Amino acid sequence: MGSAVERLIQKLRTIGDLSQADEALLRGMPVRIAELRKGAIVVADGEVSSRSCLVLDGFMHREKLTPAGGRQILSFHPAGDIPDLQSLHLKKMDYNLVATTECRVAFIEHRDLNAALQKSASLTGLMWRDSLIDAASFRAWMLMLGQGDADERMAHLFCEMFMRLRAIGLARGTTFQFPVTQIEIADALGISTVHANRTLQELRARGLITVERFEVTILDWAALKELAAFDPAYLHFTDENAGK
Amino acid sequence: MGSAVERLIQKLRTIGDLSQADEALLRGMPVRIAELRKGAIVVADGEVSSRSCLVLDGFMHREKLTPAGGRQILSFHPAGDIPDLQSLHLKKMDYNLVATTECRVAFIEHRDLNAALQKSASLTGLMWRDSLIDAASFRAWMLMLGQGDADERMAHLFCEMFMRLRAIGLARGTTFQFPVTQIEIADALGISTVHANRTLQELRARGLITVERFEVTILDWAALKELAAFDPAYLHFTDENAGK
DNA sequence: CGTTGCTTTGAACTAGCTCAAGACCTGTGG
DNA sequence: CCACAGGTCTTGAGCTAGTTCAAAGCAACG
Repeated sequence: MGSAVERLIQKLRTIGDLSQADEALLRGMPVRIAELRKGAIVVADGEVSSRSCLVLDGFMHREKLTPAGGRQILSFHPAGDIPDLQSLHLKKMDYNLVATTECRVAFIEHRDLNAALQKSASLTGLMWRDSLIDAASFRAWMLMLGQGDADERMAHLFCEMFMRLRAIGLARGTTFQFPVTQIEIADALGISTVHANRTLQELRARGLITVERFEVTILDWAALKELAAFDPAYLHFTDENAGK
Repeated sequence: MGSAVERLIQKLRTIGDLSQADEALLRGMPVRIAELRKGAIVVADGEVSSRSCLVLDGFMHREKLTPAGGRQILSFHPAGDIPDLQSLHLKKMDYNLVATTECRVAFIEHRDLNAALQKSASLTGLMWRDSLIDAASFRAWMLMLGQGDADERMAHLFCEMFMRLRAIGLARGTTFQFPVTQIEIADALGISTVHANRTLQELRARGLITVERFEVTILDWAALKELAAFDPAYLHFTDENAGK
């Protein structure tokens, strides 16, 4: 029941089938719960890691820094995600994993995760699939970073976050919590904070979204999707979660 | 020996250990060889695929198109790569897989690949690792697309291609074939062709590289790396291939 | 009720874009 | 062997989306 991995199970169900046996394997994994302060770097670029981090509450993000002081945010992660799952096979980190807000997380030792995967090819397949969807998401962002204007990029970010949060039950209707500053949005979209601010205002003025106190409401989903040229296919949800 | 999968075996050796047994499994897989004309789309965005494509000769690339007519090239793939390996677990494509040049490829049915992976957890781990390195590469490009200037992005592209080609034995010293037009380079870097041309001239003028007839020579590796802020760690080569 | 961090605004500046045209190369058919 | 066609590369010039710098307003927290 209240086990920490319930969030993981719920998340995995949004992207594929999970057998009773595989659920049991996940529930059997030992985890260590931890509270993270806002801004805490859980694993740093270049570090070697022997465990992965499951988000239980709050938001995390991945980021890479340039020598010149630039920061690119690569992805945002709500509850249910294991952002550094890849460290299972790539011990050395190539980005910082950071707590965007205060977070509750569960650490899973690679030893224990491997033991569970060893016992089930289907569970291995599902976790692999999860990491492939992650990669598909990077591809979608690359398209935006390379080809989209600021307003298209921002619309795309809101579309993706909405779909992912809704799938794990973190949206009420078309409203969701997105506790991320404009500075972070700017660094995710590869634009300046000043421009992020003006672009956000533009989306509001066009009646596409409202934002207040980190709560986003999509006012015109069709128009937002259209602007972002958003096609949720790349998120590879199971049919039940593909909706809208 | 001359089996088509030798190139795959060689590539996998650059990123991890491959046991005799796993090699034998790979050699035992049935493949269908095909010749591709330049520009041929092997699998198109949105299509459902039941096989993957191993590059034997020539170059392939992944691309995504925008409704507005833009194109983002996501990655280039020399011999040994299986660009659409992810279709093993994500049946529906989220990009076009295209022959950049004339190519020789080997198609591997997912059925046969799964059968081999079923028999070996270590081979599964290695293939998974390969797809994770692919994702790490996307992250490196995202950093460039979001934070780098045109010259930094271009330097980074040449650094990455050099390292990858050298690892699979496709570089003589610091020279390698890169049969890709400036139009394609521009679409990979998210800049206009005009600007790609000028940026390339700038790299030449600075004495970093020369290019003639699709043959690239790196003249000043240290300076090129410096400009790109290139750290090959994300490619996760085994120690023997990590050199330089 | 002051400090700290976030958001908003104005205004000058610039990297890269678009449009347009000419040069160059390479393969093809006569 | 030449001429032409189609793609690629190169150059010039005006334009714009987004940047940088700087300062002011605002909200939350101790």
